[in-house]
Amino acid sequence: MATKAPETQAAKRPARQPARPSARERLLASANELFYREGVQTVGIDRIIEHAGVAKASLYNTFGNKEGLVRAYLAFRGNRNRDRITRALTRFRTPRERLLGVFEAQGEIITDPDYNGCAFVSASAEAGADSAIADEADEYRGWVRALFTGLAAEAGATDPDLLGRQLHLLYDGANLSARMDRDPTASSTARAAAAALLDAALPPAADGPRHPARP
Amino acid sequence: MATKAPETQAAKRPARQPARPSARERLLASANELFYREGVQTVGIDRIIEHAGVAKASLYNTFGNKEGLVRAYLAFRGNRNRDRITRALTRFRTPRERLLGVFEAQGEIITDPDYNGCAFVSASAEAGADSAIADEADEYRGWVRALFTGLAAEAGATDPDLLGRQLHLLYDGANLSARMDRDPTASSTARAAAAALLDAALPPAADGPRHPARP
DNA sequence: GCTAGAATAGACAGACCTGTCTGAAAGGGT
DNA sequence: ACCCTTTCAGACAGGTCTGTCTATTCTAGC
Repeated sequence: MATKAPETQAAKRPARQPARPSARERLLASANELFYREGVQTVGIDRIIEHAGVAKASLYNTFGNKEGLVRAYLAFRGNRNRDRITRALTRFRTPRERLLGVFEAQGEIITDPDYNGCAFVSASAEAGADSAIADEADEYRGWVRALFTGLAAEAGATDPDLLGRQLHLLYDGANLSARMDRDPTASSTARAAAAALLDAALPPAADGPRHPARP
Repeated sequence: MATKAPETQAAKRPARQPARPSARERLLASANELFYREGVQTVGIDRIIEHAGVAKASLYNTFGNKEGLVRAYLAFRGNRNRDRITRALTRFRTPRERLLGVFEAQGEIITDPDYNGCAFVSASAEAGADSAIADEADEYRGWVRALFTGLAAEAGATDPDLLGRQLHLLYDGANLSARMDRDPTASSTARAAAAALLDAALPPAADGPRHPARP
């Protein structure tokens, strides 16, 4: 994962003068841009190294082969998404708000002008049964699933695992619709559905109906 | 689209002796098998014609180029899915049953041992911004959307368009989860969520709660 | 029986891709 | 000042892909 280099030059160049990023960083940035926009299968090594301004040997020394670069690219994107969602959720207080807040974080992601669908779904579709890619996807999807299940439990769902799975379906569907239908409002649709599902999944509170804000 | 040949040999061979299918049919069958299992980008022309037992020139005479074959493959799959869903829905009577029946039809599709995700999603991810593929996908997705919206209206939803979009999210999400998570129960999860969304989308029926069978 | 249109097998061109290798330049640490 | 690791530039091999083309064989209708 983390290479050892950056500290040395970061110590030498505290913050002054951009200090050209390492070959690894430039490769990852290029991979993130080109692989995501055009697909991991379509984009060849030559275009990556040309865009990164890096020699081919550096790529193979750093990542071993193309699959290694694809894997690093997916890991990078997964971490980035996790950070974006986690950070967005700090804005919300109640479990219910936090649960629905995932879809607002998603809204911020899919309205990005160069959003192009879930990188894991695309890479998995392109690479077929490549196990390395499937592993990365499984890990990321496991995190999303656990996030939803945990939030469902905190929000008081009677069956947090079921609600978590349902919310995950909405989340995936919204990502997919944003790309396939070019519909950046998909996350709003999903959020509304999530709210209805959550209400339906709460234990029947005596006679006070759904939830206080909704008489 | 439709070639002119098949009638002549179908007239000559009424029903007796299998009468080897035309080159077009064999190509389409091979494309459907190989493209779907391994991806439209991964599978080359040579493997298609070898598997179909057809000469390369026949392929190019019939479909023009590879994109034409991919397009025909997607149209074939779209029609097949439409038929499967439409036929499955004839089993149900009430609008509510028919609406939820879509997810049962989906259950039959995704539990097929060689189910490998939605062909349109995979092809779109592989081919990038290929407009021909996007057109086929748009047409199919429009049909699914209209199906859900119509069923939502028949079932009495206050906002059929919103409910239709929500159901489509669940449907897409279940297809995706079936492939990415190798979870054939995804359609059941989606069905349960759809039932809850439908209940929540019905007009508040005086005081009679959820759905007493729709009076 | 004959002929015209289809289908077949396969070579071929031109392009692209991954991964390896050589050989030189650069730049910080001691 | 020296060294040593990293990086650069690019040629190269071996393979695969699409699409074209030639030349032969099959088949159906007159």
